[in-house]
Amino acid sequence: MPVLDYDLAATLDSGQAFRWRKICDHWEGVLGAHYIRLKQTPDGILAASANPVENWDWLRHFLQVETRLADIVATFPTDVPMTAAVNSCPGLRLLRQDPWECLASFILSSTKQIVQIRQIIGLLCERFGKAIPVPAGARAAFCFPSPAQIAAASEADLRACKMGFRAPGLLAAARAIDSGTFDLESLRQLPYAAARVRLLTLHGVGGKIADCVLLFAYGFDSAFPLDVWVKRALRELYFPKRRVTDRRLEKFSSKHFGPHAGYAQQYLFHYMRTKLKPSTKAKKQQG
DNA sequence: CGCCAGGATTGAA
DNA sequence: TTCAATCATGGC
Repeated sequence: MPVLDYDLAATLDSGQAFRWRKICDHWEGVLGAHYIRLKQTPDGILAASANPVENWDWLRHFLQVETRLADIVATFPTDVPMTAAVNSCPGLRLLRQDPWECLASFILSSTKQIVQIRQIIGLLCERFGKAIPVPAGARAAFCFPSPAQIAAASEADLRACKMGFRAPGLLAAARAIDSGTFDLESLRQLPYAAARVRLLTLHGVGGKIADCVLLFAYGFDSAFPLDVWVKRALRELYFPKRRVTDRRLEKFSSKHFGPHAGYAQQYLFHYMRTKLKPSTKAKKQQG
């Protein structure tokens, strides 16, 4: 896939998706029922699957290689923090994930750090997902379990994957989707606000998780997931030494960053986590 | 507003 | 070695 302005490593490791692993010079993961290897080359991204693939459109779609990144970045405000965030990682992109995998993953993400989210999802796939072919020498790989596969599990089986109090929420969502009570596909036709209202009816899905799913799976670029890192980034970069409520940050982010605010959020999130990691000393001073 | 829900990690004792 | 604080989101 020819593409120049694409930072594969940053994109796969930026907290949007949790099933990609770096192995030497490439990345391995599972997409649908395919074991996939991806490698960044000077002129694009090289992909290989463990089984024959005739048409790679689904991978292009997942990676969003055809998205015109420069056009999106051009809509961002040209203030100092935003410029610094973009310059710190110019090829960072948003993926376009499967809605069910994305929803389930972010239900499991609540109050968890990325390493732990990966661990929970790894156990979930291993225990409930279908095994798929892998190349010689690679570790076993599994599909992300379907709503039906999760719906058939007990809460105790799910808790055994170390997801704790998130188990009932995941189970209820899987059952609602499997039974047809909740239709993830129908959200595509809805405007952002209406789709968000639907997602918020699910147990364990609040505004932050709903926005992650709307942004990462449906491509609603106006969704702006406000997690602690982004809140911290906004407070430090845009409201230094001023006391600002969450409500105010919501208002600000929905107005300030333009039609692709969600994309801007991804840059700020990455910038905050990689370049502006607060030291333990700074944290103590805050308290 | 304030508490609670697991579990991995970090840092202190 | 143990132990406590930290992380971070939604429901009540």
